[in-house]
Amino acid sequence: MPEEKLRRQQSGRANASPTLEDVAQRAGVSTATVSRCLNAPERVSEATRKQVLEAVNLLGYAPNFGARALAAKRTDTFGAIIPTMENAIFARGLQAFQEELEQNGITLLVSSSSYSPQLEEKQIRALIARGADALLLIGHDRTPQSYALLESKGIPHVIAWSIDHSIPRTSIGFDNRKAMRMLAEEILKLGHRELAVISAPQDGNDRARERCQGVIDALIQYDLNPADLPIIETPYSISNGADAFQTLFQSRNRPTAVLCGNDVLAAGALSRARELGLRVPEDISITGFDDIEIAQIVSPGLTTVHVPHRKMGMHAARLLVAMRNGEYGETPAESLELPATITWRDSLGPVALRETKDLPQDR
Amino acid sequence: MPEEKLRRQQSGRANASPTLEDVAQRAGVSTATVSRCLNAPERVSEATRKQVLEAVNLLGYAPNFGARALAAKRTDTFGAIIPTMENAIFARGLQAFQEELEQNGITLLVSSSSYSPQLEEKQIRALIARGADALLLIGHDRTPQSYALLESKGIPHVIAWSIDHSIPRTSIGFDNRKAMRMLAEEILKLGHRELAVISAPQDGNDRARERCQGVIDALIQYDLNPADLPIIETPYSISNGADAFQTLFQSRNRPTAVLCGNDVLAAGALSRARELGLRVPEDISITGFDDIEIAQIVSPGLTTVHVPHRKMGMHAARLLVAMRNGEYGETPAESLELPATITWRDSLGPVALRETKDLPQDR
DNA sequence: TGAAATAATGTAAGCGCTTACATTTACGGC
DNA sequence: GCCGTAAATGTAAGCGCTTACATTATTTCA
Repeated sequence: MPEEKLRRQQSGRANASPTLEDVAQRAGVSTATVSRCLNAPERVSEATRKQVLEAVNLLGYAPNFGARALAAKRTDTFGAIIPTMENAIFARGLQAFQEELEQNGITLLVSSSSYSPQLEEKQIRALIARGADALLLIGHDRTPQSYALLESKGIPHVIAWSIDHSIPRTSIGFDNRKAMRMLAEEILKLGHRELAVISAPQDGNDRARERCQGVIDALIQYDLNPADLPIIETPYSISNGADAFQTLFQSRNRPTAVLCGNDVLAAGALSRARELGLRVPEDISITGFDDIEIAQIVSPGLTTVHVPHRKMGMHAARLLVAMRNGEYGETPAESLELPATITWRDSLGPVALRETKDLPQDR
Repeated sequence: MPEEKLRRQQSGRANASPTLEDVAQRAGVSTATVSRCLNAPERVSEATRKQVLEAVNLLGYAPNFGARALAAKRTDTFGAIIPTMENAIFARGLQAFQEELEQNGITLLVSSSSYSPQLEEKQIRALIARGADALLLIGHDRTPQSYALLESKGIPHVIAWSIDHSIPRTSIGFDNRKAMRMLAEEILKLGHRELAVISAPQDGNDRARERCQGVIDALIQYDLNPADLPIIETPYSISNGADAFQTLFQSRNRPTAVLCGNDVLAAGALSRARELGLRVPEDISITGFDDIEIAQIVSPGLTTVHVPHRKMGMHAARLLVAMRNGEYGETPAESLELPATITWRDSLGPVALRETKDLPQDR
């Protein structure tokens, strides 16, 4: 036994964590036996196991994760990098993801990138360094280095909240563009012709981009000019949604329907609309995207695109576990598209036959 | 050089991560130099440093965290265990916490305990095993084993979102009881005498318990019988808040004011009230707690207790960093109490002079 | 110019664990 | 009782990194 270690044990520093060796000594067995006892109990006799467990409890032993990972070359840890924890967009999906992982004895490490590809790259690096066996990522926009990193380390990963069949990369989610187009068509069907959108910054956010593209698709289908579509980009937050709404409302071409890139923005828009004395949907229609909890508590309830959060999370977890276990060999697993549907509430109505001057003016 | 390693390098498995040694070899220096280059650049000459960095980039080297932690005995990683990520209660505080840590080059690991002390104990163990240098915990209720663990490993930790001067343990937060009492007094001052509360389950949640106690305190001050106070316990969620509200509303002693244990519950109560055809606050008053974003977007806006989320997070981080750096020696750092205030919006009003039969009945 | 001081680098011993392989023990069957 | 087999346990070699200590190169100054 090394001297330093010996000294430590003699002086009995209570503070330092006991090691496998301490346990072994206490139980009167070798470290190998203790290790087996913890990782493959069936390979150890009843009697010894009892002894070892006793020693473990007595000493309050907890294995050192780093050492274990180092030796075993696998951590049973997955990582997830989401753009933000601030609002609930990803919370439910992540929860499902984590529950499914837990079933498989896997721990989840979460970090958030604040919608910045650079930051995300850093996080990927950090998670890999920490030994993440596999990664959950949101959307397709990231630095080439990020992909290179993933590739070169051979880290299984799936991309959620977005899907792109043209890319040979397993993703699991829904078609943002199609979903938003569907909603936009409903709006057009209700007679609206003056649309506007409040979106998250499109740069580095393929979901936002796709959603905008979706309304453009619908516009084109109705022979309207996409160039006329006002799009305000602003980070997801209630107050930003409110401000953007006001800008739109005060502009020359006041829209009759405002499509928001997500429910948080829409909630902001809605409350500002109310503050401005507007009735929704009689005076103006507002829609969201995501169908998170706040969509149903604002009033009027938000008509929005329902995203299969939990399903995405669960499937992503299963896929990732399978990939980690090598069930797909070298070929990437197939992507999985889940349907997004419209949840009808009350914030969207038919366009009003009205004189613009009936509306409250703000000058 | 060990054989296995040699073989690997010869066969050139591109997949495995390059190690310090690979970099060293490539740069033609020793591993020690590479290590220093990364951890204490000033101790290496300009020229070598350049060479090494080049090799690092070329190889896409990223240090193995576990190995580093094992050798250096510190991880620059803090952990935080919050009860839930599902709603936004802890999001803002956590964000501030994390921002402050980042300033100090510390990475944050987050996990959630679902309000279960048992689960929390597991998480503490996991975080410690992962080498967390320090921990942020919420509230005082946890298993004795959890505390024992923290104690025996000598892990610096602070408790946030709650404060208890009677316990020799550093906490940083506000006085839940006092805050709720303050709110309840305002309600009583407005003439309400029939109060009710919708709380989170009090077991294992000292914040919930303290808040309930706070309204009891106020009741006593007004010579009212606390035994008459209906308290419904239900997990934080909008729909639970709604259901609880309905139960209360349908009970014999219909309250004139409902105090909710947090804003999420209150938002649910509010929306159900509206569904039941009640006007808030004319027919019934509803209050929240936390002052998270949804408090201002529901209508009417929620009168609620404003909790200094960001301040708590930031101070907790600073304190923890100081503790980790040994600035407090053996004595625990002092607790810090921050003030909680009332944010007045529109969901609380004076008690109505009214006949009960004027209200919509639900039978 | 040379010795002492200083800066730069190298050597190698661990950190706490897992696991291939070696060794010991237990158990039947004849 | 002896031997073969299987089960239980032990031995020890790393995993990739940091760092105390040793060594070598460079600088400084009398």
